[in-house]
Amino acid sequence: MGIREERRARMRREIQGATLDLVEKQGLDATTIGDIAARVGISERTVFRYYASKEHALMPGQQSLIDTLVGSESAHSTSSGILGDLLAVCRDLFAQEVEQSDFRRISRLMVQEPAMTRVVVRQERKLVEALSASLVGRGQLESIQALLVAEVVTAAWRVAWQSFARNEVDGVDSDPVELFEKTICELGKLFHEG
Amino acid sequence: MGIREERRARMRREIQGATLDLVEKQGLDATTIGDIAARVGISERTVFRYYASKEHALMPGQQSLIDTLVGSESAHSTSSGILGDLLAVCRDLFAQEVEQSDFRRISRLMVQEPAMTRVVVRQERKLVEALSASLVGRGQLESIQALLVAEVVTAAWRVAWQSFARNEVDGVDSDPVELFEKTICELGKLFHEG
DNA sequence: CAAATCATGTCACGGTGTGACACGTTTGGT
DNA sequence: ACCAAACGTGTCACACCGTGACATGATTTG
Repeated sequence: MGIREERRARMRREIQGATLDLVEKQGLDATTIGDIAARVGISERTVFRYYASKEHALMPGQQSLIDTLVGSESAHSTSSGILGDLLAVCRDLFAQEVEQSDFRRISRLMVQEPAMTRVVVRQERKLVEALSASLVGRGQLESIQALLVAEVVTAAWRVAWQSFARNEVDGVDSDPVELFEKTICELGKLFHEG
Repeated sequence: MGIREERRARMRREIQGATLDLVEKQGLDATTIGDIAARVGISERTVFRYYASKEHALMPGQQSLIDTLVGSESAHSTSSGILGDLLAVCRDLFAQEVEQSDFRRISRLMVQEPAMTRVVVRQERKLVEALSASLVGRGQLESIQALLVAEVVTAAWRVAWQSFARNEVDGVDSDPVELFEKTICELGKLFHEG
């Protein structure tokens, strides 16, 4: 097996690239499936065979994030609790994601295009679900606790990302690790000062 | 002005009721605009004149929640910090919402129909945006802090609601205030124990 | 080389959401 | 009471979304 899978992978990349280009230029809602298909040179039907919607085509790689985060529970340092561990993993993951070229492009879109939120939110819901289920499955936390941990971790991720994106649009070059740690720090202060 | 506004209000209620009935019976995705229009006895076009989508028709009353929460910042007790204040307001609001008949119906839908999440999430995004903007506007918090507060408050609301909804489906009759306070308590433990 | 599998295009279809226009009703001023 | 403006509704038309079914040609497998 070679030609088919290679072609398929190339096509996925091509569709994703075309979608990102077009959305940056025209906006999310103004970009139709027809536009994407025309740019790649395929039929609309085929676009749907690769991605369930333009939103999916825009953010194909977030599953790895979920997997890494869910899988990270095994390596618990037990020094700062489950929440602290997960946030630390998030911080590193965040720094890693920033290096990926599409991350910055999508970040800018996130701020400038309100319609983008629905794309991001769907991924985050999946993360919360997977993470909380995993936490419950390990038997260390009960339902409410697991949900809270997953929600707070996701909230931190989102806040850091949004702050990063805002800086990006403003032309400020921020250090992702620093930014994420500031987020964690402020999060802690919320509970220890109040 | 009387007849028109009354008719309009009645129509809104009618559409909302029909939507809720149908979604409970058939599920969200299986319920079309045509179904709703037929049940109310109006054209599809008119349904869209009252609600932008069936999702909107399903949850029309959440704006008041946002208003109350955003407006509550003025009455700050300063004993437990902004976050504590907001969570307390949420607790009372939650108990109040539960008494509304639609709240329980929607809660059950939320657990049984995964497609419902997108309805809820949109409202929550609006809440986060309004709340964080308001917090920043008051000048007490900077951007990241305000975002975090809004996200955490929303996360607590969602966790409490989801727990309540699960109990509801399981036939467990839970006290909303108690449940929300357990959520707040566990939230605090996450940071003071870890 | 032949059969099975796969990717793609084409066509058709139901559903969503919006704009434009016509017609009847309500409203407010005279 | 009458009339014009504003409003609500239905109808029609349209673009877009997403899916199922089928035909066709390329790839893989034996």
